[in-house]
Amino acid sequence: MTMTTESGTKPGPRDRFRAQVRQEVKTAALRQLAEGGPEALSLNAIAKQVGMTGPALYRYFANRDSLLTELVIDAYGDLASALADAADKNAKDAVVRLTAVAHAYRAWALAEPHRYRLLFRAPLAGYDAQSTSLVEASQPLMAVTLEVVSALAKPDAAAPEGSEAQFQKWMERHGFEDVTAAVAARTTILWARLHGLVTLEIEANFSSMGIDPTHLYEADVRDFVRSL
Amino acid sequence: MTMTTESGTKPGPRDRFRAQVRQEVKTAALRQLAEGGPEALSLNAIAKQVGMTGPALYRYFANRDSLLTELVIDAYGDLASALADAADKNAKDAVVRLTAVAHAYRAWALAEPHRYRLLFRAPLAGYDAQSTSLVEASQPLMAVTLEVVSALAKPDAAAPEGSEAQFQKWMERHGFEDVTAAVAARTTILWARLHGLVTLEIEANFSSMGIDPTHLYEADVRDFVRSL
DNA sequence: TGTACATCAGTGAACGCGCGTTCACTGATGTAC
DNA sequence: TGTACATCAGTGAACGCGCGTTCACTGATGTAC
Repeated sequence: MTMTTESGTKPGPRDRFRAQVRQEVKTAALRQLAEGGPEALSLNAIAKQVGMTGPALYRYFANRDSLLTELVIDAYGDLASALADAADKNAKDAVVRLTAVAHAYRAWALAEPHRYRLLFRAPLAGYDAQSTSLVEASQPLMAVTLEVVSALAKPDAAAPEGSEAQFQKWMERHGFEDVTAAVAARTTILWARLHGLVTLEIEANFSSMGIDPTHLYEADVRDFVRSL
Repeated sequence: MTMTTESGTKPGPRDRFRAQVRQEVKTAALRQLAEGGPEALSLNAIAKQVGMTGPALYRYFANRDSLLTELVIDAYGDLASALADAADKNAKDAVVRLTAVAHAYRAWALAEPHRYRLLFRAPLAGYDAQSTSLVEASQPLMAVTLEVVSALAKPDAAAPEGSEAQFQKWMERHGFEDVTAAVAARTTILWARLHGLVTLEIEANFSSMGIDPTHLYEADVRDFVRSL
């Protein structure tokens, strides 16, 4: 069974075909995640949607978990570039930039709640926690958010007492040696705040209250900027 | 099939037995939720744990969803009283009170992450969204948090522009006519912030970063109080 | 206090279903001579 | 340009499993006389 394209070989027509089918399978998987419940990701159902039988998928993915992992990696990439786009389009003012990124974060999550869940929910069932490939995949996302907060943080700011070393190490481990622990801590707080609002919104808590949380996001981001 | 105790009849020995077994079933269900994955709640497995066969459970619960709903209702109650306890033990200073409640919130979620998920995750699979019994069950939880924030809010504070009416209505619908829209909005923000940190912590995001979020909670709650 | 009867907890077999995954196989497709 | 062969996509049957739920039933338990 040939799982990956041999390195060094030029991609032939068969490789192009493989790549295309792989993409179709992923698309079908996402569609199913979107429609079906939380983890209604069934290989047989995906296969049917693509017009194949279940076992045929094993030509393209080693197993269910591999497929899932790829979806997670893709989602990390997409979210990161959505945020990067928002940052680029608002390059002048740092506050405007941060606000734009925060709103892009929410917008992405609302547009693709199932993918957002895929990213930040716990390892579903017997899923390997933090493989190296997943850590790598989260790098660009971290880069954008850290950068946006960096631009606004006061140079004399400090991380919460007792956690400086932890944040320092975290940054070093991911190759962000130039980011201070204070910035890392504030970025984490921003992330947590956005994540809180986003998950409540995604899980339909606000709609059941009859509340449009848009104003809450705005107020919370304003608070955050003020607290820097 | 007699599902509920007839109203008006005094509870006989059989009723007491029923109540006890129902409790054992719930306990087994929680244990399974805690150990097993997210939604590994299997009726057959629960029955086995209690020492019965699967179909016997139908003497005590109409079906899987009813059991789940009861677990949710219980969880609402437990969380609410954990917060109320924290508030009572710190009755003097309003800031101390709010801080204590916030930490109790985190503590409860960490102690019982599976029950926390049960409360705030989306309706799992084909679950009836917001039944009236669930809305009722969330009442005490709202009461505690609203009260704690009320004590600290400045009388001239306003809700974010454009959402006053929504918060007002929300409060009225739940019988909190004396709570202002501003307090409701601030309480929601507090909730969202705590929820963000808690879910990240529960889903193991902080541990994978090598960070103890305790200091983040403290800093965030301090920020919140300052912003009132 | 003793007996007769209704209630009801729990069983075991069966229902239909879907799951991920393996295996031996067929038939089309690209490649090398 | 034409033929022979190796590659590989996809099939269909099967594996063993677990799920929620129904049904007819047995046997113990509480209750009424």
